[in-house]
Amino acid sequence: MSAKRGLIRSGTTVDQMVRAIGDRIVTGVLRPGEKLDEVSLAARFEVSRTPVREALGQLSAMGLVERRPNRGAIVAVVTQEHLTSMFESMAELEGICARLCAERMTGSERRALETEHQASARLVRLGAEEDYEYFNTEFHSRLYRGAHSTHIQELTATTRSRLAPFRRAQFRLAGRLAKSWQEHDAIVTAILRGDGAAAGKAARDHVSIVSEASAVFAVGDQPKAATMTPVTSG
Amino acid sequence: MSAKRGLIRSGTTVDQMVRAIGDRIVTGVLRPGEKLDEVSLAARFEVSRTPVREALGQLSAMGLVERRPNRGAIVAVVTQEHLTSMFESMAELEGICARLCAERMTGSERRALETEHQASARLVRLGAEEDYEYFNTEFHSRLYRGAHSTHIQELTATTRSRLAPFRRAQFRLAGRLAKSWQEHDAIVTAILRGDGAAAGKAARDHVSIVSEASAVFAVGDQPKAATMTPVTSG
DNA sequence: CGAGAGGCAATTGCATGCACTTTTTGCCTT
DNA sequence: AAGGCAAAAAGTGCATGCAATTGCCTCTCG
Repeated sequence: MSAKRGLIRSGTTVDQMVRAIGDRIVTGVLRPGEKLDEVSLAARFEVSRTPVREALGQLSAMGLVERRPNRGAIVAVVTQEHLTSMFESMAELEGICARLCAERMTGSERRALETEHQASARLVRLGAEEDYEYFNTEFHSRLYRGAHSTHIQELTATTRSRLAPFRRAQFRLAGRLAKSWQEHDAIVTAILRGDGAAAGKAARDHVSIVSEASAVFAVGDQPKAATMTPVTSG
Repeated sequence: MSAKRGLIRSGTTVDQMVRAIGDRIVTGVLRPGEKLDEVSLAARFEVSRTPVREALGQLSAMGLVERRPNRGAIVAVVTQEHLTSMFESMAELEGICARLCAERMTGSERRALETEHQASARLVRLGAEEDYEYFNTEFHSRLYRGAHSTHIQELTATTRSRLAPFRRAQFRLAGRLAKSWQEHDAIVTAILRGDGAAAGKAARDHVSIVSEASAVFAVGDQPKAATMTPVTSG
């Protein structure tokens, strides 16, 4: 019976469900406001309702889903105000990370940051949005790690994942790719010369601009869409 | 059956369990590293294991408990490094809140802040630690609310609750009461004159000092038993 | 024709039971 | 006597079943 869920990854069934459902929320497969029916989810993942319920509870604790007692769970729908607040927090958190990076990054971390950053310049010239998005994520992850503060890293990561559904298509905006790189450049430069204040400000500004870019896609009233793709996973 | 759990408050059983267990962790009744046996907890609260399990899952998602697959749950035990990181984050978060307060607090919020702050001065003169602790909590809550940013409020509140078990007895330290008030005073003054930078710095410093004061009680290796406590309280 | 009450279907909430994993204890071997 | 192995005991993980709440539909009365 251990072969049964070779489909999904390791860990307990509940963990798998948390990841599976959480991924689908973060990646936008499940959209804000969409109803999360326990029996459907259980059937879809071929488990009983119990682990599904536990997973929904944990996701609720993480803020990704909203649970109304006796009335089921839905993908968390954030108000425009809360969304703004999350971007604001993100800007502050990234600012802190950047400042701490400037103060604390080791030599090899600094070198790796600059190397990767310079490498990504090529993708901008090519207009390779998909690939740049990967580098972008990696760039920000480096910033979080470079702060050498596990808890700030946690806060930043969770906030970032909660924002993920709303920042998706940002690079499709005209010129956003090049602008993003320039903003990264300002952050890297400040970090490399150890200027914490400047790095912090550059990072805050960077997120603020992303925030504005994403505001275009801000929602609150997504179509309920019965899309609900077939899981696959693996 | 609704009378059955009149002991605890309303909401679903799971919610009650989350609050009940969470409270016991935050208030130090359950100590870091302590084993959380599902059947014992279920018996203790007169519910079945199911809601207990769900509650433990949610508390795990909140970071208050740690779950080892197939090996039970324990109250989250933080390393010295992580503890430092949390205090650091707390300092930064409070700094942000204070800065935003200076920029955004409404007139009535400012007045209320100052009034309450001045009122608490009396408690310092009396050396009323218990009562001052209440005002202290209220003071910080005002700072979080005054930032007018729901998400920063969330981050701050959860971080604060995770730190609670480690900051308990701070006011018992000689002179800490008066020092705390003076630090609050610096924050209030800066906020009232709208100096965001100064307010942020004052708040950061305040938490940093609390951090040092709490470091006395910091542990990473609590004995499993009920020894080791300057913490008393409860 | 509209509004309210009652009942029915659907869904959530919790308890119980069984399977599997880990840990402990006791016996056997060296 | 000490170490290791095995079997049992304890405890977690998940499935299933029943009770209770919600939402909807219908039927009735104004």
